[in-house]
Amino acid sequence: MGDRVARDSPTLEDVARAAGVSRATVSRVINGIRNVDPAIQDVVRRAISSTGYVPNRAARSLVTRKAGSVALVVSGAGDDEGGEARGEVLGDPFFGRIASGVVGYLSPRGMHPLLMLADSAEARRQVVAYLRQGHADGAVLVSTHAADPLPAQLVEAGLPAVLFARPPRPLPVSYVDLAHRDGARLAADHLVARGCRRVATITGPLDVLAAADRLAGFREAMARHGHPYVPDAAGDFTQEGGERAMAALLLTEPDLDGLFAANDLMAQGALHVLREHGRRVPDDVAVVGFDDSSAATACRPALTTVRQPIEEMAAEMTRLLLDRVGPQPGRSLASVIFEPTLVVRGSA
Amino acid sequence: MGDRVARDSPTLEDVARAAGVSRATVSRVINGIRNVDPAIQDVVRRAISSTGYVPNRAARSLVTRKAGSVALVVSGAGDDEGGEARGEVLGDPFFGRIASGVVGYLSPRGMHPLLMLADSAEARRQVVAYLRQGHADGAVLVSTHAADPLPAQLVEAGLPAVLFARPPRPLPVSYVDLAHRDGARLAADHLVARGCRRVATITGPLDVLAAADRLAGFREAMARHGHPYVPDAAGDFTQEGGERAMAALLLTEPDLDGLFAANDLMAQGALHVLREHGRRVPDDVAVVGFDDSSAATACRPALTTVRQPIEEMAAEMTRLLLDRVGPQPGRSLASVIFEPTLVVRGSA
DNA sequence: TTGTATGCGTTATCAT
DNA sequence: ATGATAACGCATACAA
Repeated sequence: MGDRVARDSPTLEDVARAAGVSRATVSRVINGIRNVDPAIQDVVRRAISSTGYVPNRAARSLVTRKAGSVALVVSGAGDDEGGEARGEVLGDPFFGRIASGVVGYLSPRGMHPLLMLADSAEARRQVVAYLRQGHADGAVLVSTHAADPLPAQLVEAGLPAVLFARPPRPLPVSYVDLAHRDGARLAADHLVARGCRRVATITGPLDVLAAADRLAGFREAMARHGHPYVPDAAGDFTQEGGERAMAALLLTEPDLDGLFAANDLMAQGALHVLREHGRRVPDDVAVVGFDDSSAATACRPALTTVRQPIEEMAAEMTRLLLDRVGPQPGRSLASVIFEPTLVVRGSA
Repeated sequence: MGDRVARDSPTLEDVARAAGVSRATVSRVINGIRNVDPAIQDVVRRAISSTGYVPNRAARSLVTRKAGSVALVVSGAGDDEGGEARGEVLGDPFFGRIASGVVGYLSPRGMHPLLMLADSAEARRQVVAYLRQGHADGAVLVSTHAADPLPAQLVEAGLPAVLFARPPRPLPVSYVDLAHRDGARLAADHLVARGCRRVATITGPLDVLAAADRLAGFREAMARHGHPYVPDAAGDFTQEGGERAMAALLLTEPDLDGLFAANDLMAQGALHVLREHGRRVPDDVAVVGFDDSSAATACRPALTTVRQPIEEMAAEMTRLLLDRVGPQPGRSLASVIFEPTLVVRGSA
């Protein structure tokens, strides 16, 4: 036993021996438990750095029954497609901002998210199984489509989860969301204040709550401004969808002078079509988008848009999740609604 | 002992009892070890599903000494900045494609990457420590800036890693890369074949190998076509950088009729400036980008560009990594170079 | 082919 | 305040 060969990685035992104390004491120092003699703490700390010790995650979480990490789950489209669609889901500028917010909150706390994509029934099964194996203590979930069964599946499996956006059907989970109606009102107010008289809107897929709320909020605000009728065309939150919708709108409302697109991607598409049709933006038609995504600044003119503070929302999601799975697991649910702001650029 | 209270999660022992066999046998069935009676396999499998058993990751990796997961590390800018810069790193369309490729390879194998951002000296320390704790068996690393110390740090720590792009200084690691010079040649050939006579280029930051190679390759090919002189302006791979470079080029080469931008973002910026200056694309000036990123299709006209198969490259990185850390860990290093292709759209 | 027994590195419960 | 010691759930060497 004495001639122990050099192991790849030092263990608690090694540190204890080097410090001349017991494993238990070293463990206490590492976990910041008080009731430990300051002098001994020092000796232990020195031994730790001299041995180059790092705790073994597996051993630790075997006994604590906690993984000490969380998952970032992106729940994509239906359950039929393959790689192409995946590229689109993660390629969405929206995803980068979510990831950024989550990482931004976790990183200073020495944690890192597990990235999972649930874009098919099979993938969803896998995600649930993976989490149940204890790879992560909970999940931050962002669904890109309505009627995603995953939130309910996670809840049913007893896995702590926090959603981005209120679930279509009530569910005992925490979530963060945006005051979409207020955001749409901001857009309406701005267009009206600018002097627009014939305003139309391009909507998102109306089965998505956010899209429906943005439309409702826009309608409400326009009505208050004395514009009870607001022509609309349905888009699908993509640039191509925005182009199609804009083309349709130009046919039925050739003299429109203001447009509210339910997201920036569609606004960008609309910009292209307007230009092709010889309409100047913002002089002939003022355009307001939604999200303040990277597309907003990539456009010419840059988009005036309703800013959704995605990074902060994602950080808050993470905070809520850690509240549920942390040292003192709270069982409370919470929903936090963020207020949008208007970012004025060149398009309106 | 008989009155064991119902635990939250069934263990191997529970399954063994239900199946009337020993833990070892159940373990064998789960891990697909042969030498197990088919009839018994069946009984065990039934017991597994009836108990709802899922293996405990911590216990398993404690004994196997493998995490069974890998990290996707994005190594961002210097070591000074905070959240803003992080948003930019992960918000880059490039990142989404990398993530997509990694997830695409891992997901069918029941694995999911740990997402880590190393954008400061402190963050890099953390990343290394985290990996050393055994949270992941290795890392797929994409550095966005030259002279990133992380690759060397990982190697030194004995952590298996695969890089995106050849490291500036030789390092015993595997990597995937693109034949940048060939890509630039594709662009040159296309512009010349199109009839361009006065061609300029916007380069990336030349301390980045890829940027230098693209410039060198472009110069070489143009020289072969009888154009020994190619004016250039330095960009920084951002849209704004592209705008500045284009403006500068327009000053010194007002009659240029062809442009090669070292990436799509800069090409997009160039497009805007060209339009502002009344130049029509592609009629007056033909523009070729590089990457085939989402920006390429968002532009009007859409960009003709050199496609970099990022998703496949990322998948290959992951494959190489799994080769090193899998069941039979190979110790071999490898580098795989991908060939770019030209995607012709409206801009040239 | 199957079962028994041991150890992986920690934390936590006891004594002391 | 510190030190023994018992789990935690699994894989595997060895015995049968």
